[in-house]
Amino acid sequence: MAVAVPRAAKTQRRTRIQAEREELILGAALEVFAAHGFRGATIDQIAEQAGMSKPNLLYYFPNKEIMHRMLIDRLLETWLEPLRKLDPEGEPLTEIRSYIRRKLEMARDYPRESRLFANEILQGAPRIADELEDLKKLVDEKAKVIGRWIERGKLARVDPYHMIFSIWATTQHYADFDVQVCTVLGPKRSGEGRFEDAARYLDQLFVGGLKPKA
Amino acid sequence: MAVAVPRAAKTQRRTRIQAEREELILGAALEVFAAHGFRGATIDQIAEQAGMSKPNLLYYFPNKEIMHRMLIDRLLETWLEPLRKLDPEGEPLTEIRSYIRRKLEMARDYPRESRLFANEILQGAPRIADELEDLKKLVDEKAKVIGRWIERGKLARVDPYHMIFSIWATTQHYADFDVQVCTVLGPKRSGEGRFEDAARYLDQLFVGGLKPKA
DNA sequence: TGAAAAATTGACCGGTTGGTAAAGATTACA
DNA sequence: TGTAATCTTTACCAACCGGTCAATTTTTCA
Repeated sequence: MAVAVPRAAKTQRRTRIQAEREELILGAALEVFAAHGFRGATIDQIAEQAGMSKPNLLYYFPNKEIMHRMLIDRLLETWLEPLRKLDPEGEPLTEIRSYIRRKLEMARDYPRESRLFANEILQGAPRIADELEDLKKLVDEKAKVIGRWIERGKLARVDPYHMIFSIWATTQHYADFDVQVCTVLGPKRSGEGRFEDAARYLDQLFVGGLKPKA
Repeated sequence: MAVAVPRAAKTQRRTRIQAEREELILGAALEVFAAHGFRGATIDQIAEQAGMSKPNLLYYFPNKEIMHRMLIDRLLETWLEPLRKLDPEGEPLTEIRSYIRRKLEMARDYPRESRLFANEILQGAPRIADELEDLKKLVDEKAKVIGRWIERGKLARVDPYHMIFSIWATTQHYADFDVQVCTVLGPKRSGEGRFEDAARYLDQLFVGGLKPKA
């Protein structure tokens, strides 16, 4: 009687409050999931972060899994954008450098998304096996592009897959291991400048490591 | 009456069963903590993994935190060994290459330890702030060594801290993101050979990126 | 062998967690 | 304005979780 399935109704009316609240909740959920992982996050925490009661939150999202899945889906969409943009027609070394720069910017601007993903993978990716398959397809495609660049002598003869792994690893490290990075750098170097230093270093490393042998 | 504080008794007698069981439990705890994180791991899971009842496990370790802390302490001891071994008197590029190789071997041979650590850092390192300070000291020391190598023209002019970060990131990636790596590489390339491919690639990347400009 | 010490277990407890039921408050709109 | 739909909250529940208790079984060793 009190049901009527408010969310996912046929018509997408009442988008005003509904959309606002859903955004608010997803933001809170991102915060909490990123900080504690799926299992470690509680609905109560998310509700408090969103400034509402637990049943109120559950009125918009029927359970924890759905919030999590929605965040992961949304995340992957934007997260893979830089890789999609890798232009087969561009100058190879330039393309790779801007891919690295974009990924590093994402680690700086969206660290919670990065940690959400890292948490999920770290624990065996139990909830995103399908998405990883899609990821594989994209990487396969881009690996071929990189392979052609190498054939044309535009890049050093490296394994494209491991090259991509190393870009992911080095850039996401600044989001996922932020606490460690800041502790090791010390208070003086822990400002936002650390991303510029990182960008400079990664540029040196990858340009030096990927430039074709003359 | 049934107490008598079996563990941590004054004399370290009865080391036979006690030591065996403690090792068994720590192994099980490592497995479960690495897979689910501290919060996500339950004592029941650890006890089942160890093949004993929960009260029996709690007879050896009074609570979850103590198991976790003991694992972290033990982990850091062996985990930082490769960095400690970085020899100021050695040939710089060779030292760095063997550091990378050793770290990659550890990612291959001790992935659970790597994931245990990653889980902890990812969630803000709430239980290991002190240990991170020790880590900072070690890195400061080694960064100086690397700085001297650069001054002597033995390495490219890179930031030593970010260089160390990039080595950590690229090697531990193969343990922490194993599921993703294996999915992307596909069934054919997911055998143990992936570590050899990674070693070859990382060697190319870092040698090319860190060799001093002639 | 026997008895003390150590090891193991089933039953239990208080607090937390994911989620529900139902009723009240608010909003949209004819 | 009135009423139906939407939104919010209080009270609640069953399962789970970390940990204790007290009793039983096994091991040690004089």
